[in-house]
Amino acid sequence: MDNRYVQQFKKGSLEMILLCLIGRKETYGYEIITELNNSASVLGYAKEGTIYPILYRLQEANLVKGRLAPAAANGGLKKYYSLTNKGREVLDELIVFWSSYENCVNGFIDSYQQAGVSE
Amino acid sequence: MDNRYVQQFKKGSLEMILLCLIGRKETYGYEIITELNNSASVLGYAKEGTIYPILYRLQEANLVKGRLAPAAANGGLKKYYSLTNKGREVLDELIVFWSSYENCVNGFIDSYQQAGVSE
DNA sequence: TTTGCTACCTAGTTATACTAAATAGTAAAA
DNA sequence: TTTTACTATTTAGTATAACTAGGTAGCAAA
Repeated sequence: MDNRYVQQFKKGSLEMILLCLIGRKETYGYEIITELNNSASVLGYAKEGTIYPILYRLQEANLVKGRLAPAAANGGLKKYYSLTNKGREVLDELIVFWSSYENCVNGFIDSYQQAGVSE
Repeated sequence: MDNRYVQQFKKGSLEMILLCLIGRKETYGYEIITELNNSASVLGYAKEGTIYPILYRLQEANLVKGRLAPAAANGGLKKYYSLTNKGREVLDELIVFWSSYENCVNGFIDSYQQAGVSE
């Protein structure tokens, strides 16, 4: 699969995925990055330059709030994020929207495949 | 739902949707636009400035080929598009990718909702 | 003191959908 | 005859989001 498609499919959903990860448990940027990369998912690898700007946007939009905490073993400060009430509302809306979006896209796929069958 | 999210979710999938519509039956830009708008789907409205550049890209990538035909009743020339062999291959790959992408996103959603349940 | 790991940040680029027009032909209404 | 409306395509400029490719900094072990 051409990596260009992977990149474009991510748009919009990456933000929702980060909200899901933060909503599941308080977490910080580096952990999100390593988690996404370890899952070695269809999304490919997430780099710092992708994740940190999203976290910043989410904070600006008041969907997540951050708190600083010293690193456990070594390294600098961690910035732990958790969902705000607004963030939880928006995430729940996004999940509903995602579901209808899925159905919409699958509808177009089905109509293509149906046409192929009847040929 | 904030229209910003709708716009971003479209990225990547709109191209696949156009390939599906063209693969179903030979069609032209204006018909695609009216069809998308009549379906009044979750994708919102598609404008000319969105669809025609995609058709151009798909043709440049040799995924679709066009042929000119006079308009039926009135209006100017229509440009009918159909899938090339390469276009059909790529579309079939895209559909497989879309399926695994769906599963991936749903996995993150499930893990968020599971965490909420166990609270 | 060099390497490696944790952890965060940012400037500039690319790709895609967007707005907002312009162009042009035909038919019906004024 | 002029205007309006519909069909049909095209394009210039803008906004957004993920990308590349770095930089900063603390700590521990080699």
